[in-house]
Amino acid sequence: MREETRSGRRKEIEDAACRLLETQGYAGASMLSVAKAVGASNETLYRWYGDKKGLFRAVAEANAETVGARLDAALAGQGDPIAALTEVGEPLLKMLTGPRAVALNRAAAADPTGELGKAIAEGGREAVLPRIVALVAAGVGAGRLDVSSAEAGADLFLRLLIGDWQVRRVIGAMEVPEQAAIAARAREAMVAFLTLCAPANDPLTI
Amino acid sequence: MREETRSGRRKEIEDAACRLLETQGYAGASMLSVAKAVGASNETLYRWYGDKKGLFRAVAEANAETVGARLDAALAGQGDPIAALTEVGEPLLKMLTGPRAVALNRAAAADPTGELGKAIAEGGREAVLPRIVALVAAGVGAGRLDVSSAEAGADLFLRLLIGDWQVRRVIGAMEVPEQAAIAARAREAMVAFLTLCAPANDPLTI
DNA sequence: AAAAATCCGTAATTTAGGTTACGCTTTTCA
DNA sequence: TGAAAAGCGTAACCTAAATTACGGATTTTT
Repeated sequence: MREETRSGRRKEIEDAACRLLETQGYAGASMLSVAKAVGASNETLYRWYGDKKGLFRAVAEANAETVGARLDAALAGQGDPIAALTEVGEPLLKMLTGPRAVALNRAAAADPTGELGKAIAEGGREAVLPRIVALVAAGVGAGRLDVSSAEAGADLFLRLLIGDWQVRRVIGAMEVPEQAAIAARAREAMVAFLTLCAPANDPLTI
Repeated sequence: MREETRSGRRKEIEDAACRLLETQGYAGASMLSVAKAVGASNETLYRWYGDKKGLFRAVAEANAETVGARLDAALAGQGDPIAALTEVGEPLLKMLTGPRAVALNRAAAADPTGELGKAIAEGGREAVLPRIVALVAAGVGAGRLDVSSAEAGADLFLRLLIGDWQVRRVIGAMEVPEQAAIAARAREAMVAFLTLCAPANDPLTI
């Protein structure tokens, strides 16, 4: 199989695996069900991915690239860091509480070895945080934000934005939030963030 | 078996189940391993709890009572709501990121029916939030806090305190935080909370 | 005290899925 | 073009655990 055919085939397989993960959970997404979903054989899946965990690690890694790309798209054309932060909250929150992210996090929670957790963390916090840190740093550089470090500022932004929505989604204690709720949360988080971090405030050690 | 003997026996079983949950995860905590751990038989466990999920639902419910009791103990003797809020952050964060809470949340994440999630939510947010809401309401009543609602204020407090620590613990992307880190986080969250919610500030719609 | 109910220890039943194997077909490579 | 490699469809192998069953022992009830 040529590399580009194989690459497309791999994407088909990984997409099917992800869909099954969302609908059946990790335990229910058997290798055989993935194989049948794309007209592949078990042997091919094992040859290409090694084992079940290998397949879902690949799914997580592909997702990490997608998250990064989507964030970059949301930030494209935003020269002003504060405007960019204001803009990015809603799509970010929507991604993190959406079915795919939740399914991946549930798989990580169900994996006692911790391997999936590491792969999934790359598509979660590790894909998100550096971009937010960069925006906060740019805001500091422009005199628009006053924080003890860009990292601490970014962390605060994410806490205000996400809170416990993600964990409640993962444990099944919360349904998919509506778009209006996501938008309201993003707005409110940004207001709180600026109240805490804009220079006009008392110097607050954040 | 008399009721008090049975009640004690049940506690033994549930404690053993919880320990196995912490060390082996939900999939690894088989009914047979629980039975062996307390010298009971499978038949007794099935008779008393119906099925595996029933056993772990009972574990979650027992834990819910424990969380509430521990919070009340941490709040005992605190007449001043702001002092109480200041005092409760650290023990709360320690509980929520500790091995038991994490193990229970992981079990919930692994359960596709959502039943464990519901039971566990009772010991999590649903045990915690009303107590924080009451404290915030008392702070408002004493003119010490200015928020749009006690619920919104309590929610903000928890976001600042917990952030994504819980979900990162659940997916295996974070180790148990050290006591010093927990204490620092609780302090910083309280400072941010008061900055946002103390009446001296601009009226902020939180 | 005797009967009934329950518990223990063990094994049997059932099911499911991870993984490997195999014959045939298709694709790739020399 | 022919040989080798890889992929498909299917089945076999293996393991583990959820659940039920059973005989004997213990506890509870009458």
